[in-house]
Amino acid sequence: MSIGYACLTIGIPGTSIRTCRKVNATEEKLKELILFNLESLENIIDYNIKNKIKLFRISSDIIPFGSSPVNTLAWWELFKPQFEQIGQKIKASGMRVSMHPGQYTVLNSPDEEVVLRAVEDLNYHARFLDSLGVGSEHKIVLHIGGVYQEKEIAVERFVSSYQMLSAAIKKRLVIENDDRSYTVSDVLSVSLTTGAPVIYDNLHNAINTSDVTKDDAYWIELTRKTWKPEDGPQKIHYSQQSAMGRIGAHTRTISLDPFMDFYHQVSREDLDIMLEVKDKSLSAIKCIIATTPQQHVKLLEKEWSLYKYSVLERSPKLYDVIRQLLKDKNSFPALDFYRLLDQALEMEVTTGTAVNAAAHVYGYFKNKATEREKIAFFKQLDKVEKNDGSLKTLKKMLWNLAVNYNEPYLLESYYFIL
DNA sequence: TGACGTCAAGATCCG
DNA sequence: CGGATCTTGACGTCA
Repeated sequence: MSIGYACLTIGIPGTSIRTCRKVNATEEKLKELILFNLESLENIIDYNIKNKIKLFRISSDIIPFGSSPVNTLAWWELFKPQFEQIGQKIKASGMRVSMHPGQYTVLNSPDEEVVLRAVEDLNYHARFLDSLGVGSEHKIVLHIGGVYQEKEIAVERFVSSYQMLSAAIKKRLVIENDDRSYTVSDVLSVSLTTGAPVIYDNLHNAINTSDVTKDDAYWIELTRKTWKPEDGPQKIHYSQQSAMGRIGAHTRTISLDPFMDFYHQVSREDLDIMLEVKDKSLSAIKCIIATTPQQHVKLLEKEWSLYKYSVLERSPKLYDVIRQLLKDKNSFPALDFYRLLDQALEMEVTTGTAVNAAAHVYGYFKNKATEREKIAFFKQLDKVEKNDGSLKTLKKMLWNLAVNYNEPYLLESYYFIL
């Protein structure tokens, strides 16, 4: 059982993915961006290994205009050493990666041009994974596409397009239920004719329901049969509905109580769970810690070290409650810890609490900062207190101090990103 | 024709 | 000039 996240690694320097506009996409620019992005990918893989994250979706933007005529580079040859090195790390660590072309890659469009571009896009994704040298259990996830008033005909078009795909794509392609057109039953029937395994998405199923009498465990059991040994363990997508957002909008973070309910219903060794959530890697780490058999309080202490100033900035009260909670070194109160943490993070940063936290963080530098730095900091602190200066500027000053005086504890802190 | 979703690029504004 | 904030792009479908 692996739990993973999609595309972005939150709060970790050197992991960003860059792109450019079509008009600016010169060969030079593209080469520069691809090299940059592959370095980021390697940093992400390193980070995942360090944090025991064994499931990860690689952003489709990793090669800018990867399937567009705008990009004529033979990137898979130009950056062969990089691909090999990254691929080695993925394989050696037993990590499973995937890619997921977005809603604009439509294999069943009545428009031939659209289908052609979709095939090109799938070629790009397959080529990327092939270049890493990873096996067929590293998947490309695709939705069925549009309906165009007649679902049956649209499905037939999907199937016939599917059959034209290269073996390199077919061995990786898996199909997912979506939140408006194709229910999990629809996708299962497409799987029956194509042989493509089915990714079950719980939130999409909740919105675009196939059968209200059936629960997640039922569909996971059913879709499991579409996964063959060469496909690797069955993979599903898990997300939660944002309370304030539109229907289908993902939550800021994964709420552990419902996740654990879900987990206990469906958990098994040969099931991988891809989380779809705004805070990405942060939720992956949360869910991995909450479900690990190696229950050591050290894991929570490490988490606390990263989050503590973000909590202090919102609620000194909860800050103390969590500190007390972690005092017992023989316990492993993961659920209580994250419940309190998430409760705090939902709270507003007020002037008073922000000033308090900033002053607290400044404590790291009170014996190091120059007179000039000290004066500048307290001047800005005073401004923030009087609602006359921005908190961002104040935190930027603290960040610069952390960099200049090399305080790793602060440099890792989510205080500067949450 | 705009909304949808997503992110960073690019543009513009501000001090 | 640097930093903060707003707008655009890239994609296809559907109302």
